[in-house]
Amino acid sequence: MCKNSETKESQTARYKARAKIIKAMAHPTRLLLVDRLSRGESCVRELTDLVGDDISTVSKHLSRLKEVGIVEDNRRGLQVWYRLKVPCVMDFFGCVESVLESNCKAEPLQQIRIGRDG
Amino acid sequence: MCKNSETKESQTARYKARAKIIKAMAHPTRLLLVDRLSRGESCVRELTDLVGDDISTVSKHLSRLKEVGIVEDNRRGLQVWYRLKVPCVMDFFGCVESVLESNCKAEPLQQIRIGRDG
DNA sequence: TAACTATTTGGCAATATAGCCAAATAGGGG
DNA sequence: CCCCTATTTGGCTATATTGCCAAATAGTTA
Repeated sequence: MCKNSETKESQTARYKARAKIIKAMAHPTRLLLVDRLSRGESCVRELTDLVGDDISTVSKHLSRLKEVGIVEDNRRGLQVWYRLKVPCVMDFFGCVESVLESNCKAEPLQQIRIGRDG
Repeated sequence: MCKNSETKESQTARYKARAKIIKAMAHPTRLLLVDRLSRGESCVRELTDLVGDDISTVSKHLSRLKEVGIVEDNRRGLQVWYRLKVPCVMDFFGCVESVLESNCKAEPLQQIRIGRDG
């Protein structure tokens, strides 16, 4: 009703803030991490084994997810445990799958066209 | 039940494909475009006016959204009309808002801590 | 076909991201 | 305190993304 009091700048800032959160999800490794954490807490060593990258790389991915508020951490002794703070990010998966499905229906035709032209 | 027949490679490929779609959403301008298109078809000129960037920039954002199957285009005369192909991407907004809300509750305390330490 | 409008593409410089290694930090136990 | 394990941070290079301008393409109309 009265949301039009928004300036151009605040609109830009709002879309930037939103994009930052989505950007944090926009990486295969971070998606895998979020997927794993949706099934319960895990520590960095365990997540590193799952991902297969260097532990420093995994740690940086986790801190990026933490920075935007998707996960939170909690040190217990030597280990740092991560957990999903905002589980609704899992909803992304459902929609992403339906985009992929919708693409599967369409792409075979494109494949043929590309094949003939190239 | 029998989804464990997935290899490491196919798992990686699957997360990459998912990340590519999310990545297409992970930009303030593209979020704005998707938001606008969720309210109905629009042409490049109109979207360019909305965004305020160069038309070539907007066109590239649109083609990236199209490439991953989020929007589709349709030329009618001189103009190309874009529309949202998979409306469920709008669900991203709801979750993103709840991440932002959850951050608003937590960050004031962090601000104080940072203020004292720095 | 030439002129015109709408959009896309190529090319480029600036900036951001990824992932590794090495070094630093955090906590536990002799 | 020193040593050990777990994690984070700094620094680096390679790669990707962004957004502008200029040029190319698509379609309309005279």
